[in-house]
Amino acid sequence: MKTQSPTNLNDARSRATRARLIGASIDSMIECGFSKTTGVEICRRAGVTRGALNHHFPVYSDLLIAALHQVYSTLQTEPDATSLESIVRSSYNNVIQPAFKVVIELWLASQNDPDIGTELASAISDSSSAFSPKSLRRSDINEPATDAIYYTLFELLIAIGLGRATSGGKASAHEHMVFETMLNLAQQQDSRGVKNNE
Amino acid sequence: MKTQSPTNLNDARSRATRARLIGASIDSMIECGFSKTTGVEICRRAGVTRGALNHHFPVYSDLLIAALHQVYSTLQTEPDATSLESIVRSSYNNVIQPAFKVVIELWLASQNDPDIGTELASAISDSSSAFSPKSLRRSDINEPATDAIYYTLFELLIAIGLGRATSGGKASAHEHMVFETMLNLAQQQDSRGVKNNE
DNA sequence: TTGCATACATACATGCATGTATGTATTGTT
DNA sequence: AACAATACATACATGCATGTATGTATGCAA
Repeated sequence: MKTQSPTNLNDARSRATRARLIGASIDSMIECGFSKTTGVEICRRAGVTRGALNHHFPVYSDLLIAALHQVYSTLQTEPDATSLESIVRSSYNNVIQPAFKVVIELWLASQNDPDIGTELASAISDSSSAFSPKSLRRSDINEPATDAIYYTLFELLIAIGLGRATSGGKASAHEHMVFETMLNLAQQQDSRGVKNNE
Repeated sequence: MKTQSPTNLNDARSRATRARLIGASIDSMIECGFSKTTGVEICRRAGVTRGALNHHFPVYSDLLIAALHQVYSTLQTEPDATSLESIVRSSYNNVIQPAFKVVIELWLASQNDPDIGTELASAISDSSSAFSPKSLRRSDINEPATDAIYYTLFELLIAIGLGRATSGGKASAHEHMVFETMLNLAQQQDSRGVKNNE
C-alpha cells in the first residue's frame, strides 16, 4: 500500500536529501552562477552521489525549478505594506539578499538559452509575480502620470541588486546614497498620494 | 627579414581574420552569453577552424580581451558633453546597445569565476573607465550633496541596460517613462548647477 | 628557384558533465 | 521471516570543449 505512517523514516530521509540538494543548488547558483551550477557540483556540496540526485530529480530542471521556487518564496515583498516608502524598504531588503543574484542569473540564462526559458517557465512566472512593479503600486493610487515614479524605483531596486550580485554581495560605496534618493522619491509620492486622496 | 612592404598580403589577411574572430566573439557573447561563447562557436561564426583561432590567439583569453576592448571602445560616453542631461542622453544611447550586454555578462562572469577576473583584468579596468559614475560628473560641480543624483542616474542607466539585455535588446514597456524621469532629474540638477555657478 | 616563415586545417588525446543502467543496503509490508 | 519498494552508490557510454601536435598551402625574401 502507499499509505504509510506519517513518521515514515524513508519519507523523512527523502525530504532531508531533497532539501540538501535544493539548498546546494541555491548556494551553487549564488557562488558559481547559473552555467557553472552542474549536477556534479550540486552533489559535491550536498554530500551525495549523482545517483541520489537522479533518484529524487530524474528531470534535472525540476531540481532547478524547486530551487528557484524556494528562492522566490524568500524574496516576497511584504504584502501588507501601506506606504510606498515601506514597500521600497521591504523590496530593498529583498534585492540585497545574495539569493537575488539567482534571479538575475536566471534572467540572463533564459535569454542566452531559450530552452532554459521554456524548461523553467513556471519558475520565471513566479519571479515576475514577486518582483513585478505591480507589487510596488499601491492599489489606491493608479494615475498614469505617476507610473514613472514606480517604474523608476523598480529599476533602481534591480540595479542595486545587480550591484550586489557583481560585488560579492557587498554594498557599493554609493549604494546608500541611491537608497536615500529612492526613499525621498517614495516619500514625495506618498505625500502627493495623501493629498490626492483628501 | 621582418621588414616587409606595408601592403603585405599576409598582414592584411591576418588582420581580416583577427577582425572576424573578434567580431564573432562579440556576436556570440551578445547572443549566447559569456559561458556559452566557446572557441568552437566563435570559429563557426567566423568561418574558420580552431587552428586559425589558435594561431592568432594562442592564449584564448587574449581574444576575449581584444573583443572586450572593441566593445568598450564603441561604448564611450561623449567626452565633450556640457550638461548632465546631454551626458545622460549619450550614456543612454550606450546602454541600449546590444554590446552593453557583454559588459554585464563580464561583471557576472568575473564574479562567478575569479580566474576570469584576473585573466581579463585589463578589459575590466577599461570598463570601469568607460562606465564609471565619474564620467557622469561634471568637472565644474563636485558637491558631495549632489552626488546622490549622479549615482542614481548611473544606477538607472545600468538597470536600463540590464533590462535590454534580458529582453532581447528591445525596450520594455516602461523604459521611456524611466528615461523621462532621468532627464527631469538631470535638468533639475543642471539648473541648480547654473544657479550655484552664478 | 630555392628556402623559410606565415596562416591556416586536420587529427588525436584529455577532461568534464550528462544520461543511463545496474548493483546494493535499508526500510516497509504481509 | 519473506518479499518488495525505496534510496541510494557505482559503473559505463556519450557528447562537447579544450590543448596540442602535425600536415599543408601560400606568401616572401634571397
